[in-house]
Amino acid sequence: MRLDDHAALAAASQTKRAVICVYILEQDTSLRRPGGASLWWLDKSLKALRSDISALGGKLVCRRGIAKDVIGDLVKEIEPEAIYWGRRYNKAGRDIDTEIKAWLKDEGIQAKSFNTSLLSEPWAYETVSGGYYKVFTPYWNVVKRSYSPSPAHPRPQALAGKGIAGDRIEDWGLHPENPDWSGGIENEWTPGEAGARKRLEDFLDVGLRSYETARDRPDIDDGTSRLSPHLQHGEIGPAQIWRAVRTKIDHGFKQESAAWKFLAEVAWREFSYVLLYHNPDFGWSNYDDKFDDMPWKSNKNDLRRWQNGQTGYPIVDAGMRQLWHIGWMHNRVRMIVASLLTKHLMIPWQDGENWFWDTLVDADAASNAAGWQWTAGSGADASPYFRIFNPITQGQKFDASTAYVRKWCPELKDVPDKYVHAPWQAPADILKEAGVTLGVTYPEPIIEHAAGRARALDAWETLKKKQDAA
DNA sequence: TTTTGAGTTGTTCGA
DNA sequence: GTCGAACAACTCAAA
Repeated sequence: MRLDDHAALAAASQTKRAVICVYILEQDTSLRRPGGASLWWLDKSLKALRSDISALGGKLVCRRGIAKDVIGDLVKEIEPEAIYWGRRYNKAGRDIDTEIKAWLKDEGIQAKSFNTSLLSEPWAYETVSGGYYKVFTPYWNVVKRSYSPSPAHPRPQALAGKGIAGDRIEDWGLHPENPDWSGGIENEWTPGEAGARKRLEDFLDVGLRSYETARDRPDIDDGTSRLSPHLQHGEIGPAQIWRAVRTKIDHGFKQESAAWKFLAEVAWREFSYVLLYHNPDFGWSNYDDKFDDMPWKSNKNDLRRWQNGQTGYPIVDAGMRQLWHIGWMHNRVRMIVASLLTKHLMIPWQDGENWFWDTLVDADAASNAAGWQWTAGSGADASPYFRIFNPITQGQKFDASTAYVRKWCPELKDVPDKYVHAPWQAPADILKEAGVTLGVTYPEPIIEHAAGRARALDAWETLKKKQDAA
């Protein structure tokens, strides 16, 4: 979804032939259907790209269907010399692309795929003993030491395609209707390459210097880059981020460790792709199969309360409502809400992953699954199972100003700071004065923290005993 | 091949 | 209020 630093597009342009840009909305049932929030973003991103391509004299040709059929039609209509595209790394997508590449070659058409979305291919780094990295820190040490981006791929100067038929993006129904729930998302984001570039520039100017500590603070606006949806949709590539940050470091940026910390977070995204690439079922199966026997509870009512931001834990409810309203949740809060779902409520991480998939504008199969598996304890290099977030102290520590909870849980806005992360601990007269009636205007906690923690630890203990015996 | 040290993001308890 | 240790054992990475 960009024209700058796009390996496939730049390579096509360098052939000096007419270059036609095609976007295929795939309908193959082997592919996971993008969630509603992602489709909302895609709609805006496509329109921005369409306009950027028009400005270069070309046309974004949009087609819908089975990719091989669509490409087959285009081959007949256009008789291209070559077809270039950006690579993907999920199993279903790779299988489709492999088949198409083989078919095109049989037809005598050049077919080339390029890395357009990662710093390095997921197979690029091997441990000394062979095999992929399963622990982040040594992986990061290698990336930090050896990765160096190629020079930026030049933006094409002219594009073609004006005469080629294509669908109108408006006819694809990507934007929600009846109801249109996207108002809150619309106000928050600017999809498209220009929006991505501006977000990066603003972050480098303002947020980066305090990133090391502010990144954990959902109550601080722009403590994080908020680049995730732009990255996910390819409006900016990680190599562009890397170059921009490295340039700052090389020019003597004072908060160098903050800059490296930010690049390490970009590398986490890469690491997720390493895990996904080498484990095709990483998105739905426990990486650590010990967890297969966990006595998960599939309580629909608890799941619904969590989804709706009605758990009675203000930091959790604030996060879930932020997600619902703007299609995004702060990273720190993602961990807190995930911990409550998988540990206190013992609901399978896949249920949480599915909800995030549908509601996040940055929903990414690799990062989303890696995050959920990390929290649940089932992932590679995961949080140990006994590490159970305390939603009260996490709120007090990371939403220290209480601004985050007050923003997203307005029914608590008059509760004093001291109690706003645990309103049930407030004396009755204070609650009354704040206009809060627990169980009516705001829920009682869905489960008592200590009891939920003890139950989760006990389930883990029992599971281990059973497996040791077996 | 063997050994050694280490491992994103926490919590609780007791001194 | 502060601080260090325990919480589990295991897998991974590299010397």
